[in-house]
Amino acid sequence: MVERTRFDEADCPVARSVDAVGDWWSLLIVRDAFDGSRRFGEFQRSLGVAKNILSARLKSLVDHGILRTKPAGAHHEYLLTPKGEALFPVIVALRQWGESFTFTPDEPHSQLLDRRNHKPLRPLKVLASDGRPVKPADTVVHKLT
Amino acid sequence: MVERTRFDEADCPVARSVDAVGDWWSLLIVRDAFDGSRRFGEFQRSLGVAKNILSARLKSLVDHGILRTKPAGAHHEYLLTPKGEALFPVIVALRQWGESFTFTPDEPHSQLLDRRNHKPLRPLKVLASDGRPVKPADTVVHKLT
DNA sequence: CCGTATCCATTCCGATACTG
DNA sequence: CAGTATCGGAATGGATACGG
Repeated sequence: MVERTRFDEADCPVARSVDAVGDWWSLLIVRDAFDGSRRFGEFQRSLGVAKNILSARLKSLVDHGILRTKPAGAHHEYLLTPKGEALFPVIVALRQWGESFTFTPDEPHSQLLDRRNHKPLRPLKVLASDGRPVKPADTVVHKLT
Repeated sequence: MVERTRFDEADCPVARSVDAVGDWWSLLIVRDAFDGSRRFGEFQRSLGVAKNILSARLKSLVDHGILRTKPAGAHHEYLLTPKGEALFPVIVALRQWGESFTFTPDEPHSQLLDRRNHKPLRPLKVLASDGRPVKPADTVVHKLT
């Protein structure tokens, strides 16, 4: 039998993250959750995804502890857990990269703004422990034996 | 005919990013590229991916302008473009999230270290334009009409 | 060593119909 | 409104064989 490669036991954290949220819809669902979506129908209308797919993805995100369900009226809501909230830098990083490299200068796009002053956020910076900016070449991966 | 949903024309930068790198292998290939992989075989051994899949993914990343090929000896190397290098915060964000939430405390994982002092990097922080830390609830998405 | 081509199984996804 | 059930087409992914 042919088994699809899984990364939920990889020793690389990037691989495990990809295993949890590295598919087409999961990250967009999480984005919508940050954006305020809570109900099944909200996600569905916002994403235009088939209901069976949405159902499966929500279940997977709940299984991974990224979303949780909370009873609310007749049905329930899907809320971000702390683990899900912690994906905020990932979403912001993807957003800023997309803004910079997947739009032509004149092409408009939605924006994530500071609620207080309605200004855009600072570009994410990777910093060393001493606070200095770090480029990819300044780093080294320490693999385990 | 049934067409798979594409996000390459979405007005949300997150969606476009997902369209470019939001599949299983692409992000891991980019991670390996940051980690120094250049040749086809290096990626292949590191990822354990089938060669036809790797071939297709590399082509896609080249098409998206994230990798470029450079002649080298008999064949060529795959190098990150500036657009690809700019994915660094995305990879770091995924790595830090994975470290925090997908490993048990006693479970070891590979680490990304500062080359100079061999210390881990700072956790990524989302900052407002004035430099203050920003939580998801402090933001608002400004959609276009 | 670097890929491409082929074959096949599995998974993903979209559309729709249906139930509570 | 919130899902579940089912179907079919498409894409993904793994193994392997083959050519440069």
